[in-house]
Amino acid sequence: MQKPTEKTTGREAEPISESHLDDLIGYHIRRASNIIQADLARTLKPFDLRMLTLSALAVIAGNPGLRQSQLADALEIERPNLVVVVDELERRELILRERTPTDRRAYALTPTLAGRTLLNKALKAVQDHERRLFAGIPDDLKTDIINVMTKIRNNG
Amino acid sequence: MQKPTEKTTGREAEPISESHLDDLIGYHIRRASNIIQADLARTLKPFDLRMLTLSALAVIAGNPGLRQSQLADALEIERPNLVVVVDELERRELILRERTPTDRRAYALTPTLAGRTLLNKALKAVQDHERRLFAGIPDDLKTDIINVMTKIRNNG
DNA sequence: TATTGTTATACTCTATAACTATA
DNA sequence: TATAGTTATAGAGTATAACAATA
Repeated sequence: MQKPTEKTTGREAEPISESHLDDLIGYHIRRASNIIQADLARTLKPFDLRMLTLSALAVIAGNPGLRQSQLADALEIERPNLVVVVDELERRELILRERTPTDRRAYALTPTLAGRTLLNKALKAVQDHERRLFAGIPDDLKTDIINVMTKIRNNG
Repeated sequence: MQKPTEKTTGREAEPISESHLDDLIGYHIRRASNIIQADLARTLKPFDLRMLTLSALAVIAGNPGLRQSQLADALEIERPNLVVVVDELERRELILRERTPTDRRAYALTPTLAGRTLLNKALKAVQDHERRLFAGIPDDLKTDIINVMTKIRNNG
């Protein structure tokens, strides 16, 4: 697949140029993000988790009792998209979803023991996935990148 | 919406913690990528382009005569997903799609004048979008980030 | 009136299997 | 047989409008 011998295709046998795109930093970020997403999906498959279910579970575990709207804000997703995620976590008994006494419109979300256990196992796998994917990148550059990504979110 | 006055919700009025997630660099990249994608979609809307149609058009313009399979490789997408993109570009007369004489299975893709013109206008808007989104980030850090993103693609 | 959560719906990007026509 | 392009289909993430229950 990586042999450079181009069969004649009616076109010059040069490498494909992406000159219009390859100084667009957003383009590079998006393509790397796709790779990360695909690798993360493979990583989470044994736990039957997706990125959204994992990150929802993680935020619930870090903030037991929070409401769905707070969770949606934290994950930066729209409330309707959270509903099915929370449905699934509840159905699998990874979280509890209880009406709050002070506001009977809202639900308080808390992780179950099974939820915490699964989360911890999955997070270990995710950390391995990150070590593999970001191997060879100095820690201070990683920190810079996290800061830049945060700044982008604020600029957007 | 950004007032920090938390109405009592049956839950302590602390900021939401993402402690399980916020040292995951991939998570930050993915969230920034979502912001970029949303902003780019807004940027391209006046041109009736999406990211995929723009990047396909850009690669075709930079490599006139290339085949669809080469384009799919360059964009790192699967061939089936490219078909509708090329269909649309052809229907809008932004590209030509001609059988190659040497291999009658393949198509040679070339931009039309209209395609080049639209591309140039859209790229200007995209560059503005990038300047806005990545404002305040030093150029050498941008270069580092592009290199890291490329490395991630190779690690994945 | 405004907010919480819900339903319905749609769009974009991505992925795989199976097909056709050429090679 | 292998490759180029296609069709069909599915999954995942994201977005908006409209609704019921509650505040």
